[in-house]
Amino acid sequence: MEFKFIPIDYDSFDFDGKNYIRLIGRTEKGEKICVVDSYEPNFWVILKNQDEKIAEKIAEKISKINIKSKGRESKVTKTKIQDKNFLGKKVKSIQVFVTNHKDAHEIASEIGDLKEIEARREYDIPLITKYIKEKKVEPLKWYTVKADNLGIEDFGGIADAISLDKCFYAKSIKEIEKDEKFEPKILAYDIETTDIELGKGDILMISLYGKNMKKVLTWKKITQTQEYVEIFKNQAEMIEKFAEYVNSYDPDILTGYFSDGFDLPYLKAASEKEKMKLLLGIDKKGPIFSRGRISSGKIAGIVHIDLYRFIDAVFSQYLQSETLGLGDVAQELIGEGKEKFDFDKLKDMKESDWKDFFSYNLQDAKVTYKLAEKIWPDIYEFTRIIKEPLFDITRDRMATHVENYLLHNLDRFNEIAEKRPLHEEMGSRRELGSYEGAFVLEPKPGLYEKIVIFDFTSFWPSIIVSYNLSRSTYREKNEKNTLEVNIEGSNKKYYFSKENGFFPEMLNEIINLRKKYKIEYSKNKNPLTKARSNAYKLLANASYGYQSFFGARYYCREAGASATAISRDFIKKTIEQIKEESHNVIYSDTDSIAFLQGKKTNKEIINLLEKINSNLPGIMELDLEDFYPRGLFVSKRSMTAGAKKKYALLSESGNFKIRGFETVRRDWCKLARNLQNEILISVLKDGNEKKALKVLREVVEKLKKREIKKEDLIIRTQLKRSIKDYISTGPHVVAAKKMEERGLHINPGMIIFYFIGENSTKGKKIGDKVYLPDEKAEYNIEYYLNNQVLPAVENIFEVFNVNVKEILEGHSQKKLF
DNA sequence: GCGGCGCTTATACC
DNA sequence: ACCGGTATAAGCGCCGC
Repeated sequence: MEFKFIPIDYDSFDFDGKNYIRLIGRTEKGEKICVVDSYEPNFWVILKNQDEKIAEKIAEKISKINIKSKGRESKVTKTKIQDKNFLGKKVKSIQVFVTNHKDAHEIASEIGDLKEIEARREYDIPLITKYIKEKKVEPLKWYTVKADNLGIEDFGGIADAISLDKCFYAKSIKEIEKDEKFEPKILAYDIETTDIELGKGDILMISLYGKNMKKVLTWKKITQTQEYVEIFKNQAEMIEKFAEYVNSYDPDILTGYFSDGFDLPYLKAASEKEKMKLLLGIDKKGPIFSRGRISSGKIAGIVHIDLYRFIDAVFSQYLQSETLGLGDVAQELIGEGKEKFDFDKLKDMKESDWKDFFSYNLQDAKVTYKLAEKIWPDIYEFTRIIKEPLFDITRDRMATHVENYLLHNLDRFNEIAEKRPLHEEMGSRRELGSYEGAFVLEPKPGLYEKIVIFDFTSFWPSIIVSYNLSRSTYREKNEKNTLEVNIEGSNKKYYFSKENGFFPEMLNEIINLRKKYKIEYSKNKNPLTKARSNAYKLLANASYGYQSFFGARYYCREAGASATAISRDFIKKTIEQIKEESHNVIYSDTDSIAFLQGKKTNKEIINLLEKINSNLPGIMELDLEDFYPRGLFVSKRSMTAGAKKKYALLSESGNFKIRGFETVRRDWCKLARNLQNEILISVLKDGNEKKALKVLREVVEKLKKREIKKEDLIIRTQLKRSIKDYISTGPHVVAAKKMEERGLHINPGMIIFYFIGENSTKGKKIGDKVYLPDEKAEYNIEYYLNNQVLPAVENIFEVFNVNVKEILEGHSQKKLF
């Protein structure tokens, strides 16, 4: 039988001690099917020298290995001597095939550290990754599959154990040249409970949202309610029906928001409490939770996606939202938020309150669904580019994405994969501490006119590519054909081979693909072309950090330290070149330089740019970021030195670019943020402080008359750890403690809301004046004036030689008397 | 009791 | 613990006087 097939989900099973891969996906007709594929697990033994005879001898020895473990007999099935590359060297290697991947590590250990052996590798790559890497059956790509039907007894009855109508055993799987698109069937869900703590309370309702699916399931007996509400006898029946609805809807993706951490484990815990089985998935076995820092809930045949995980790990870089909660993120991406519901009502619910609650619950599932649709192009592109299963793509962090991209592209370089560092190795890498990073030029405070900003395109990736910086090109000492990188001021020197390494080469490809797809996007603007271009951009940007990350297979601290040393050299030299053209360079941070245009024309500026570019090596490239008619730089608090990473610019198109100021910091109250924003805009527009000063005066007056809304005085600070772990009890920790005393559930990551009120009895600590938003207390005028409003605007006015404190005191004293 | 200062903590920039 | 370093700044908490 032959059909078109797109793999969506991957898992594996053993039969007769051997590994098989189970692919779940759709046919061109839209049927969800299962395809079982064989795989020959293997790993590599890398030899110290090229002698074929020795290789044969070792291979012979290895092929006799036979071990028994966990009731399984595992042996070497065959060996293959091959010429491969490993970390920049040509090596004679033996590919060792074994019966079961799970025993690869043990067999590798059994081979041991023979004197002829350099290294043993790839036994630590997960089975599914190895399978995709070697058989090239990649997720979300269309294939022509030739296969036999699986009978109910084949492979110990795996076809029988799942609810899919069609199961096959693959004879061949061939990629289809013309890749057709794929639109997944998505179902979103959300639950509401009586208690936030896992399993402590009951699930009151479950909402489901998808195409032709709009339901709220509950067991609350409400006489008259919305048509989408279905009422069940009890919690158990509600949960049972939920699983039934999900299974029969047959989605490719079941998605929730923070559902790995809440909805799915809660459903499982509630089922256990009800002594029932949660029959989710094609095997009706319910979710399986992986161990790890954050556990992930996997459902057979349905890809469970916690959108929060993907947004947190990958997508948040595009977002402006102050929190990554569903409300903020949905508002930003789809222009629709959560409904309001007062959870205090839960103690005493009227019928109409229940109706509101149902509606709230459904809305959450609805925005989750819309969010999933919105982000799908990015998930899809990431999956196809990185080539890992959808389930993992939506949970892995950037370092893992970079690493998986490398792993899946190594074959093109005939390269054997490096091993993953062990726990101790990671520990010693971390002990090395940090190395010197980028250069930041201190600005002179002032209001400047006609500013030009140049910046290097893809600075870190282009340095790594241009100088061939990587683990496999790193050399201990100065050999011939090596590049020497001096770490200035430390008399350290690092050496890198000039012969192209696979890492820089792959990175170069990524940069070129990014360029290509950026152009394609500009020609054909749609979410998919945009997502593709963005995915390559993110990959390129994360690759510098990857090499310095202690958990990386291709960790190379020397490459990281060299990249930053080269970056400092570049930016300083470029600053000098710009100065030579008699420009006043006012600021620089890492890869960008701001300078005054002076009397030069735009054309002359472009000429300067071209001149600098003509001398840049490799793929290094300086770009014109923009022209800015005005820009403001301020001093550090209570110091004359200029503040780095803090400035406000007015672009020619009339947009304001504000960086680092309290305006953009979420841990300042809105009063201070909005006022500062207004003052910055006013100063940049007018070129003087006159109007801004008036604005300040008005706000101060209002503040003193207690006319400011409490909402504008609320301070939001994230709780980064659990309360007991704090050495220093800051205001937000005091607020968190107060919340805990009220019986609220506090967990790390939460944003704590509080304000500072009057309190004459206690000490002078700010923490003694902390109140929760709903507490009745007068706001502390002195605090908001001296610790919020004035600090936010002082150094802006200082640029104009205006001391706001003196002015305001004079002003208020007149009023007082 | 008070000022100084180092440390802890959160957040931003690139 | 799940990409890096550079930087600002508030507020606590300890020390010495």
